[in-house]
Amino acid sequence: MESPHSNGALKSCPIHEFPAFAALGEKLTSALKAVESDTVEYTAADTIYTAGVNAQHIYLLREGHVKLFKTTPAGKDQIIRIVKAGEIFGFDGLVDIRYNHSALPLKQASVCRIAVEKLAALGERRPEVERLIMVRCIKELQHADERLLELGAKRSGERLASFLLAWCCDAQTWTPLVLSRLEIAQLLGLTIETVSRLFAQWKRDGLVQEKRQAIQIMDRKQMVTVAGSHC
Amino acid sequence: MESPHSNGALKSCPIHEFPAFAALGEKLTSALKAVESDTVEYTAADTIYTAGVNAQHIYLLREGHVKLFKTTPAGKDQIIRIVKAGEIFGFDGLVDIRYNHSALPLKQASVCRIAVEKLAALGERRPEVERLIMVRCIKELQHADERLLELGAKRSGERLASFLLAWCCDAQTWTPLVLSRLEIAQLLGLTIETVSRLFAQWKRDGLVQEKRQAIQIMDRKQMVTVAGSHC
DNA sequence: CGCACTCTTGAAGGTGCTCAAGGGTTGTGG
DNA sequence: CCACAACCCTTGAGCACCTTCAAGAGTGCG
Repeated sequence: MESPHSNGALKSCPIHEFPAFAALGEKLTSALKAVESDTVEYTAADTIYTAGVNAQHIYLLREGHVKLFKTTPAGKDQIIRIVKAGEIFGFDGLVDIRYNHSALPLKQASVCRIAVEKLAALGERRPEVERLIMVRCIKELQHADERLLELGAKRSGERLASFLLAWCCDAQTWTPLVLSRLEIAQLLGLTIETVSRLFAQWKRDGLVQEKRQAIQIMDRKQMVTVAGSHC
Repeated sequence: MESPHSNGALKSCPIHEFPAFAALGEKLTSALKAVESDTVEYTAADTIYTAGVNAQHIYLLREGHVKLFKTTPAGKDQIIRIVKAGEIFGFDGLVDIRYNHSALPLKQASVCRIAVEKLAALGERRPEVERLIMVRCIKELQHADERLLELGAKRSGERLASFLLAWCCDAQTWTPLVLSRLEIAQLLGLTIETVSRLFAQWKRDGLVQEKRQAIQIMDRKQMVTVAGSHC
C-alpha cells in the first residue's frame, strides 16, 4: 500500500535541475522537462513503499533522508541503505513487478517520483537515461560490497566508527544525527544496547560529543584507527 | 596485476550465444558477433583481477565458478558473491578507473572478456546493451540486499541453511560443492570451525549428506525451517 | 612414505545479546 | 503550568553464541 500523504496537490518536479541528472547535457534537458513527475512530501509516519507491493515509481530524493530495509521472517529489520538528498532509489520497477525492500522516511522526506512506464518510454528515445541509471546502479553495488565487508568481517566498534566517519564528512563540526539508536543498530546489524554502550564509552573517552540530535567527531584520526584504519 | 594464463592463443568468444545476451534479438546479433572478445582459461592458482588495479575488462563467465571478495585492513576476506556460469561480473570499469573488489576462480573458470572501451563503443550504437547491463545490475543489487539481510540479521545456522538451499537447487540430488569450508565461512561471515561444526551436526541429524566434494540436502522441508522459513 | 593441506573436534574465553530496570525528554491534556 | 504518559536512551547482570586456540584425523600429492 502506498500512502502519499502529499501536502495538497502534487507539484510538478524539475528533474533536470538535480545533480543526479545534471550530466545529461543540453539536448536532453527539454526531454526531461517534459517527463511527468510529481513531488510528494512524507513525514515520519508515512510509508513510501513496502516490500512486495507493485513497483510503480522510481524515486529521486529532493530533501531529507529515506531508509531502505528488509525484514526477516522472524520480524527483525535490516536497513539496507540510507538514501541522502539527490540520490535515486526504488529501481526495482525496471526489472521486477514488485519492490524488493521497503522504504520509509527517517524524519521527513521530499521526493520526486516518476512512473516506471514513463521512464521506460523516455529510455527508449533517450538511451542516456538508462546509461545514467546503470552508472548509479553500479555505484550502489560498490557501496553494497563495502557494507557486506562491514557486516561480515568487522566487529561492532569498527562498524559504528566506519558509519560515523561516513556520516560526519567533516570532523570537529556538528552534524545532525537523523538516525535513532535503534536505526543505527538495524543498519549495522547490532542491538540498540551495543550501540548505546559504544557511544557512552566514546563520549567518556572524548572521541565524540553529542547534543540533542547532533553529533561531532572530536578526534578523527583516532576514529579512523577504531574503524580499522579505513575510510 | 592481471595474469591471464590462457591456454595457448586467445580464442574468440561467441557472446551472442550466451543466455545473458540472448534476449537482445536478431538485429543485434551481428553487432555482437563483431565485438572483439577473448576467451581466457583460469585455474585455481590464477588471478582474474585484484581490487585497486585498472579495470580494463568486463567478464562473462562461460564455465566454472568465480568468487568476488574484499579484504579488510586486518587481512580478513569477505566473499561478496559467487559468480555462476552465464553471469556477468566486473562492471566497475564502466564507472571507475579501478576494480572495487578482487576476483578469483574457485576451482577452474573459463571466461569471456571484453575491453571496457569496446563495450562502451558498442553501447553508443546499441543502447540495448547498456539497458541489459542495467537490468543485470539491478538484479545484483537485489541479491546484495538479501545478503545484507543474512549477514546483519541472521544467526550462523540460518545463514548456512539459506546458502545450501540456494546452492542445491534440488534436494535429494548430489550437487558438487565447489567451495571449501574456509570459502563458505568467508561468504557467510563466520569462522571455518563454526561451519564445520554445523555440517557435522546436520550430518548426524540426517539433514544433509556429503561425499567427496558433493553435497545433498536430505530433508528440504526441515532445512527451510532451519533457514528461518525462507527461500 | 612423508609432507602439506583441509577438515574435524575439544576446551576455554570473549564479544555481543537478552532481559530487566531506571532515567531523561517530549508532547499532551487537565 | 504542571502531571503524566509515551518514547527513547542508558546501564547493569547474566548468558549464549560464536570465536579463538590447540591438537589430531583425514586426504591428496610428489
